[in-house]
Amino acid sequence: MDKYTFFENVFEVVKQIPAGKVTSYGAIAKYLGSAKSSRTVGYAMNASHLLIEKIPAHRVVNRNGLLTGKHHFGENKMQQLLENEGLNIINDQIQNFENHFWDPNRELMI
DNA sequence: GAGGTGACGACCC
DNA sequence: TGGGTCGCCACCT
Repeated sequence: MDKYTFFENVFEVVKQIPAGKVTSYGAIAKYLGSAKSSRTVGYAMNASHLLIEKIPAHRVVNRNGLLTGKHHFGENKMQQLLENEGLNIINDQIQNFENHFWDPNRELMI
């Protein structure tokens, strides 16, 4: 039953990220109880765009606020989407990252 | 069934 | 300070 894998759990969290906010792979992993599983979170994002559901994978970046996944999402597509949500990106890096950071551990607190 | 890989992160020299 | 290594979970060969 409720055999929600780490993988699927990631999607549930990512889908809850409000527009104009971003989070990190590690934050999601930590929220799910496996802080060291950030790699798996990234892998989930890779598969997310294959899903029917809309997963705002562009709102998930690494801990530096760097758009490391842009190559998979679309070179300028990812940055375009983020800028469209009011974020300022320079050199593939989100400016004021902390100010736009959405921490599931703090916002969801389940 | 076993080994290698990956949109990361933390630790160790 | 910076480069190298391990860990974690799921997928592919």
